[in-house]
Amino acid sequence: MNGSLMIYQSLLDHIRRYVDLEPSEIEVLCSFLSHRHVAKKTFLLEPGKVCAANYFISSGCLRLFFITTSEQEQITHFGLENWWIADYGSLTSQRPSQYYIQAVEDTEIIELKASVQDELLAKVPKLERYFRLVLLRAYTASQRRIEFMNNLSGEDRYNQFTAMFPDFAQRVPLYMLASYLGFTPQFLSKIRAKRN
Amino acid sequence: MNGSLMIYQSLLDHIRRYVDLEPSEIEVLCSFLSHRHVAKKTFLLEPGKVCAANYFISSGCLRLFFITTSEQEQITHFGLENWWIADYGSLTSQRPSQYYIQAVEDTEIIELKASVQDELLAKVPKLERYFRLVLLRAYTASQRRIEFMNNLSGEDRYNQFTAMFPDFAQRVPLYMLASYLGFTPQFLSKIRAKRN
DNA sequence: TGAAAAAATGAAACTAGTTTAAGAAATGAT
DNA sequence: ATCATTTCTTAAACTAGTTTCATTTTTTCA
Repeated sequence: MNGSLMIYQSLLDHIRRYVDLEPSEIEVLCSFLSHRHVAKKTFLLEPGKVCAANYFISSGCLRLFFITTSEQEQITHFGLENWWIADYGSLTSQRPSQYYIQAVEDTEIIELKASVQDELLAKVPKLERYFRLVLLRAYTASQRRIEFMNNLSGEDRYNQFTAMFPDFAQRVPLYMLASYLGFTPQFLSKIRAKRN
Repeated sequence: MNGSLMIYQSLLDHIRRYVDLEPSEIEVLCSFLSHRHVAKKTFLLEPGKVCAANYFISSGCLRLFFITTSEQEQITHFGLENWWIADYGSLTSQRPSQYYIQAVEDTEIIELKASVQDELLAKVPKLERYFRLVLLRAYTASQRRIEFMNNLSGEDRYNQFTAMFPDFAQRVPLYMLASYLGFTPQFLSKIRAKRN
């Protein structure tokens, strides 16, 4: 709105795909947001803490993971450009999370703090629709993930995933991909050795 | 609204937990709904067909499942009282589904057809909020399910599930529980034999 | 630039869960 | 009541993926 380089542009563009906001509504919205650079390996959330905000990723990559009973990192979610990421269980209940959210690379985020989200939605009700549609998309993706995990063997998941997202598969360390795909790094090495 | 036994009461009660509707809004809403009795084993959706509606379950139980590459039924979701169920991927895109939705028992549903959902939301914008909150709950549950599946062994999943939902575990055939929990009925029998 | 840390590979022993196949028990329709 | 279908169990052989541990390669950063 003012000349400050529009640090929220990526989010405003994303919202415009779903709802049309008046300039005045955009102004209100921006007054509720804040922008943050998150250096690689920084944690936005750790177990025992309450998830403080819903994070919109302008650029970079975050991961959501927890430690399993067998003490392994289990990645449940990667957050990329134009996705919101949070532990919605903790965010909604304001109870302590079991999860980590960590930057995989240097990442730019726009945050909407839990404490003000309801106030924002009361002031700009059109955003109810926007967030409904965002959640619809997220829920659908989550269902697809459950299907993916149950439908294919580890080897097939790896092959299909790298075929579908070749650039992303390069972007994260292999052990993170293995975790996300639901097997060990050793098994991934085995698969790759077999392919050559 | 009129004296017709309030077939939509369960849904109206559910909505009232999240938003307050005026009598006039309730009237509009009800004009968009329809009620249906679904006999056990009836399919509401089959592969190749487009998911026609979002279904609210007043009573009974539905299951959402697909056939895996190894030709097994894989249940991804059970729908119980006061949950909405649909293949949101197909519902949103109006493209053919890969899924079945089938009644596990005689079930009463209230349906909101895909073709009129947008019109309803335009006329009763408060429902944007209601459906946002419903999706938030569904998405959170879906994330918990992914965590559950990745965190525990098959045996632990069975033990924890039956401890948490003893009545539900009785309500569905064991082979459905096995599928939902991500293993074979034979393995489930093995677990039970071990417990005795 | 070089030392330390992080990430990836390899191989052998192992195990959680599958597969196949057959029979037993329960449920449902007539 | 009875036959047919659906659901559940048992057992043995098998396999996809894990575990453990050692080695190599790559990245980080002072």
